[in-house]
Amino acid sequence: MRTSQLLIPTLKEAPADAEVISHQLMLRAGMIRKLAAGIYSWLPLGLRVLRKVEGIVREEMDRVGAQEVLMPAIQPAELWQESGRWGFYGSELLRIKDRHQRDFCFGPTHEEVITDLIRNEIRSYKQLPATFYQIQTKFRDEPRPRFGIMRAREFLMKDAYSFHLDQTSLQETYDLMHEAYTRIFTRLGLKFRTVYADTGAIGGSGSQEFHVLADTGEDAIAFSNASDFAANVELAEALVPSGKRSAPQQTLNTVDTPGQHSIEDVSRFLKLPREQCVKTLLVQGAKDNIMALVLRGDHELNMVKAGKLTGVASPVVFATNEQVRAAVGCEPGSLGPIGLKIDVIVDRAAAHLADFVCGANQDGKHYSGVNWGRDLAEPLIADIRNVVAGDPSPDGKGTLAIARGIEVGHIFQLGTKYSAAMNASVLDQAGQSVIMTMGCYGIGVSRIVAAAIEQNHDDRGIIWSQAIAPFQVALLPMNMQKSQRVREAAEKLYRALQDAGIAVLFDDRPLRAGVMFADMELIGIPHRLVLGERGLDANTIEYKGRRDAESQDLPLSTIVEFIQSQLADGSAQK
RNA sequence: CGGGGUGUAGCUCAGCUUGGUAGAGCACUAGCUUCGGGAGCUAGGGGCCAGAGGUUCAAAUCCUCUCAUCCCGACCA
Repeated sequence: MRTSQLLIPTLKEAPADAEVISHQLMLRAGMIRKLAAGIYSWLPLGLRVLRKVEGIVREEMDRVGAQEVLMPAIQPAELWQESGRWGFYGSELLRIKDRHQRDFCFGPTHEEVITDLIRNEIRSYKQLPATFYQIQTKFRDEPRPRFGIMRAREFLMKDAYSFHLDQTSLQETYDLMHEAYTRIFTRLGLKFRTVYADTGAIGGSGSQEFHVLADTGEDAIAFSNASDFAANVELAEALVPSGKRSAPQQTLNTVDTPGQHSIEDVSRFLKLPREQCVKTLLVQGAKDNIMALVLRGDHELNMVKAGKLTGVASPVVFATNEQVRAAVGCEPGSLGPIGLKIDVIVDRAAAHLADFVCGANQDGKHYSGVNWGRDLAEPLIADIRNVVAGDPSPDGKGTLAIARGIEVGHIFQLGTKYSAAMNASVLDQAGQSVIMTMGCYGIGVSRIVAAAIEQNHDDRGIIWSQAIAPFQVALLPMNMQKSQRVREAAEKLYRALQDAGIAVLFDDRPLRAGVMFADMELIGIPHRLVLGERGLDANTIEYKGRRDAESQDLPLSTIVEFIQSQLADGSAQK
């Protein structure tokens, strides 16, 4: 491809509303343009990358025997009412009406459609297991689209659905998909981790997420330094502290803490470490009541864990200041578990404390030297906090570290959630009707493009891995407009590279060298060839890999072979 | 949804406090010079100052409302 025939509207400066590096670089490299919040056009260069990602995903899906289909983006409300999600999914579901005022939605996911399709087409256990996938545009009316393509409302997703007679069969396909996903992200040249995850709105039982590791990731992942264990922080279990709780040493005291509200304030005021304080959070109970959750001062409430407790409203909703005053009689900054008339649930770590500090349920007062079982009853204990770095790994091996990740894939064992609601069944060997068991498997295809950039860039621009680069080689002729020799040599080399099947971008624009260099580095082409008078005199050409510090002069006669060997090298990051 | 910010040329931004002919750099067009790291000079083109009301002789500027958009929190590929 010639740059003169390709729209590459590069920018020197990033638009002010682009915050993260991948968003900035995709705009600057001329890959995408925004149409509305969370809705983007893909320009030629961006689309080439997107298609590369798609291609790898498609190959690996086909390889594990999944069959490609394409389902409608627009779906009738009836299916969603049947599954129960028309009401449940909320405003993230973009609802539309047709000319007859019938309700439709723009599909955010396709469990309903595929289940409807399969219940009509598959009748016998002999046709199972079967897996179907599509690569298709989804729309989720995100409460807060951000970071460009990373969290868009309209985005490209690969979604696959598998159907089984029983759980054993589902597990086999699930494992196969796990392997396929691992191959996909490996081939894409990404550093990633598989983590255990919450199932969220999709529902079902087991589920794992695939995260690309990047500091700008929106998710926190906990993983062991001594085993394969990795889990979303939402889900990672905080173990019961080892050893016995210390015996009380201090007596219960009331201390004046005027104006000290946060744990930060109180620990500084009393010159005590934060982990010697507890914080008490009031939340809505399951039935129109208020409950208290107690955590160690240095720990954070895990909303997912708390929401799963019986008695606590799900999702977790904090009590308002008015409700706190009504229930306890003081401001939220002075709450404590002693003497509360409401149900109290205490985190494992907080329950392990002795001689701790807590609010006295009076403004400006705290208790010190507090001990469970002496100053107040032994508590009801649960795991309700986020794990932190240094916690023991839940699998008993090593300690946890926390990293940030971008979720690019998610696999679920759905069980019969949709098939039962929509009565999708087959006849088994005995002629009995059996509800099919299902799995579903998603990959954020467009998000991968952004994630790859987050993980691979420098101050000059994007650094594509060979697997998804829009072009493998950039061919830059120096001063071609003036030099007949350079022009002829460049045209000849361009043809030779093309004949060798190499995706080459020939910069034939009448531009100064600096502009070409800057553009090609910005758009991240892995290999660069510079052809000039100087080199022609010596029969050499300059080569530089995108990550190389220095360029090298190579014999012109063998350059095609050299590039081929670089591409075959497999170290995709060259 | 709650909280905060921003809307002026394709992009980055000045101008607004103190109303009085709409600006700069980059990008774009033409010419000359330059030509291996985002060139220089000259001459151009391009704006309903987000929109709608108001105040005023006069509004980008002051007031009100609306819309868009971004950031921080509860959700997700």
